[in-house]
Amino acid sequence: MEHPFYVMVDCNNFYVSCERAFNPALERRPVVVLSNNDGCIIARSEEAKALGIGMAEPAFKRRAFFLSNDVTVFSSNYALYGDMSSRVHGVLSRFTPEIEHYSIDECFLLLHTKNRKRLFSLAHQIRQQVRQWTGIPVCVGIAHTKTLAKVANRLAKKRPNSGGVWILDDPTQIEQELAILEIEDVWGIGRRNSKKMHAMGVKSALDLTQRTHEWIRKKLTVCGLRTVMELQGIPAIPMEEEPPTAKSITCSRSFGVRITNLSELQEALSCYVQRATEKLRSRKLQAGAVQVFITTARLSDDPQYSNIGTLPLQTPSSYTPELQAKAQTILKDLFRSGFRYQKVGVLLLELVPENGRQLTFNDFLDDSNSKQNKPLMKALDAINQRHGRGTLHFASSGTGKKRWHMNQNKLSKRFTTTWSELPIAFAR
DNA sequence: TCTGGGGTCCTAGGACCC
DNA sequence: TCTGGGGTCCTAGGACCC
Repeated sequence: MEHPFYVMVDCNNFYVSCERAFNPALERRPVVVLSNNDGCIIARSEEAKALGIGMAEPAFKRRAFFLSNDVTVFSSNYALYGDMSSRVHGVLSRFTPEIEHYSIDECFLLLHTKNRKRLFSLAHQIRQQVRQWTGIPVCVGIAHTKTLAKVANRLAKKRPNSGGVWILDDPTQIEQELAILEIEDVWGIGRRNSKKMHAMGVKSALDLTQRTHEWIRKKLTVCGLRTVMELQGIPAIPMEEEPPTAKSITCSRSFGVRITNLSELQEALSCYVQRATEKLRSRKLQAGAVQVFITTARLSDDPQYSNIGTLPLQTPSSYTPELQAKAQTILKDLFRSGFRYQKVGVLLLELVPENGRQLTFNDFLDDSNSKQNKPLMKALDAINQRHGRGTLHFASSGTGKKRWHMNQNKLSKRFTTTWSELPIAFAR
């Protein structure tokens, strides 16, 4: 029986392409997008790459370079990128119902055609339609496993003669390509394991496939074994069409400046708990436990301290004040004076669906889940959704100037998610 | 001065029980 | 006082991804 084809569709320089879609003057010019807090470089146009700007470089080291080379710089605008991502997904869904929204800029599709010519033509249609309907350029890589499809996508991007599409299904060609693929460029083999492999003489993807499964299993665990099987053409990583329900929700930010006093940490944490609980409710979930962490700046010469604490809830809840109280209790316990803190964060754990959860005896003792909390949170979320995040917030997140607030000095407009700014061409 | 944020999964080791 | 092995559950830490 024929194996189906895994099709990896990857948006080119996605964040840069999103910015360009609404500002065509940026075409053919060096453009970069910075991480949250304007910390480091996380997306580069081809022109920026050609100037030698590296991935994940700290932005501050390049400030002068940006100016002298006329590089356009953006703070990351996730409201825009997230919305563009779902538009791309929408276009791709028209080609097959078997689609996995793998990451903000990548989708896997499963196609069952055996006709190679037809496959090629479909791949080109995909590119053309996504470009035309969203403004985003993509490359398409096709193979019999997800991991090989990622390799194929890489070739579609790198080989000048690819036309943005690469099918990697011929065993001889697969072997040739794996022989020149550095092990650190294999999907699933990260920095640490690459180093480990190099030390043991495994340098290329092909080297890896020539070790026994037992050896791989022992050195790289079952995850590494799945990767190796996939490189050998045996599907081991299935499609996930339904996004699995979240197991945790995090909100954390690095501060704009270092923070030393508890009260400002409390404000920041309060803000993050509000965001995290909003996310929780929007996904119709409740949390069974709250975790808080704080940390000083890892890369500075300051005295270092970081710590983490967890508190369970009596019964799962999505009621902000209740989770807030737990989080603040943990923070007070973790806080030590005399340190310059860089970051605080909250994790909501043990998530369960808000409906369909078995009621327990505790539910009848616990008034935080009582009927009047739900409408309150619902009203809060509705107002913030309609009038913008943070319109209504808790006093505990502070009313004065927020020194801890992250830097975002180069933010573009939220073109697609603020109705007044929605360009006609993209209205549906 | 300034180096992201949000996720998932696996494993080893300790606690505990029988 | 001496003495065993196996199972489960939990957690911290490490690895990966984009």
